[in-house]
Amino acid sequence: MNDDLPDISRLAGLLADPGRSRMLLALLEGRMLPASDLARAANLSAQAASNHLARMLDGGVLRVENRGRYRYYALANSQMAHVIEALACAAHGQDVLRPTLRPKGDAELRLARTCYRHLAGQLGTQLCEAMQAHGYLQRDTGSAMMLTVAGADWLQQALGMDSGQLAGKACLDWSERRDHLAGPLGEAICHAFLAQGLVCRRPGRRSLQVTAAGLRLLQTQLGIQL
Amino acid sequence: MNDDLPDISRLAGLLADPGRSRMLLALLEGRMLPASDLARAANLSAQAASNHLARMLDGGVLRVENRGRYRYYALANSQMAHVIEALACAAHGQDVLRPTLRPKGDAELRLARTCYRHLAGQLGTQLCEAMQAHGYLQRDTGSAMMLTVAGADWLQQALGMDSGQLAGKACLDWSERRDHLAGPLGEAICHAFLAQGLVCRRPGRRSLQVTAAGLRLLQTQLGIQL
DNA sequence: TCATCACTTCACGTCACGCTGAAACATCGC
DNA sequence: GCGATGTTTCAGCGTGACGTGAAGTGATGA
Repeated sequence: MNDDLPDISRLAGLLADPGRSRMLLALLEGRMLPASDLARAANLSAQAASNHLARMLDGGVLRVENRGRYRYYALANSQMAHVIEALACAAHGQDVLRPTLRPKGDAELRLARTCYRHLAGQLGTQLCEAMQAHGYLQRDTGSAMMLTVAGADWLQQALGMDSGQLAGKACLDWSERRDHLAGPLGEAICHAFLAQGLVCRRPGRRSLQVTAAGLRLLQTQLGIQL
Repeated sequence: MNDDLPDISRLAGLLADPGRSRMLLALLEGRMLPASDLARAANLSAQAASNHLARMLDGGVLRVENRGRYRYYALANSQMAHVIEALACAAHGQDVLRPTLRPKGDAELRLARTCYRHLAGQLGTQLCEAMQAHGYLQRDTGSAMMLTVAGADWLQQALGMDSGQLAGKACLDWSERRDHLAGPLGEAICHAFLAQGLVCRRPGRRSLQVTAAGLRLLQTQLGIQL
């Protein structure tokens, strides 16, 4: 009938399985994972996982890269990451009304985490805003974020990065409800933060640990007090 | 097993039906609609619609208000609206890859629309940013937005609004990817825009028409060029 | 009080979906 | 080439969800 509506239900249906949602949450930080890892993360048999992955691939939720006998899966694009985050955010809000509560993991996650391979949480949003305030970054048309000459210098000096012609993109942060920096530039900065030991991964979690060196750099260079 | 993950799949499952998604999209602009209207909007029988509505109500997706023999349904909270918008956004992105394309309705929708009873689209985001730039509005902790004294004066003078103690909240705009103003204050401003004839509804659509008077006011008072 | 309207509940048939076991395919290390 | 490993495909089975028709609530209005 009235078919100019977006087909929400098809997409929602692709996510409406506990196993799938566990796999998707595992992929939310932006890494690519082989089918066997995803099956384990979701507590599924290899066949069942393969079936789910094939459907989500066909439905445009995932993309895949073949590497030898492994097949590495990832979220198809950042819009899918947004959907998952929005769902998690809404589902979580409901859980608060229910008996469940998880005080610690949540605070960690809000403070610093990776979202689709760039920095998110308070770390991500404050970094993005401080870089704009210092004139290192400026918003272009739409969601594009451009690095300024001063910004390129600063990245070189502070993080040892050769930022080249990397483009940035504003990405909505669901816990902070403001933009953080995504796109190739955001990914490069996230990579540099990890490489320089300013943050490190907590094994098995999406949250990041900001190291003492990281806190010091953020404080002295950008005036950020996490 | 590892059950500290948000239960995404349960929520997604509640949205994973074409009839339900049509009802939800009809509710996305924030109005409350009786079950019969929703049934008609979704091309469902009364029983089928009632069944769907009961499940979504139980699942925390919807809320309901009884008014005589009518039951008015609405989205339970703004997080649900975010989920629907994110899904629509992602599903739409896929449609672009597919043959479908809808050049006009989309531009309209991006320019100005209602999102959960407040102004969204370019109108919503630019208004929010201009009000901050003019010192009428300032971001408080988190997503809270406070009206300044100058802001209250301006609303009184320009829109004839008695803003009282209304609180604002930042709300993410999916088409613009930046914040617009929501909360009681956002709703009051939206109401005033409609009441003053600065925007008007397009029958049957979510998009809003900005009138000549609206364009003039935005230009002269806030320097916004839509 | 009674007919009507809006909505919900129940029982039932149908159908799609997910899991499993078995088997096939592809790639890697030896 | 051979076995081992990662992954997919297929047939079969059981479960769960949707839609329908019929009956039941509750409120409205004459």
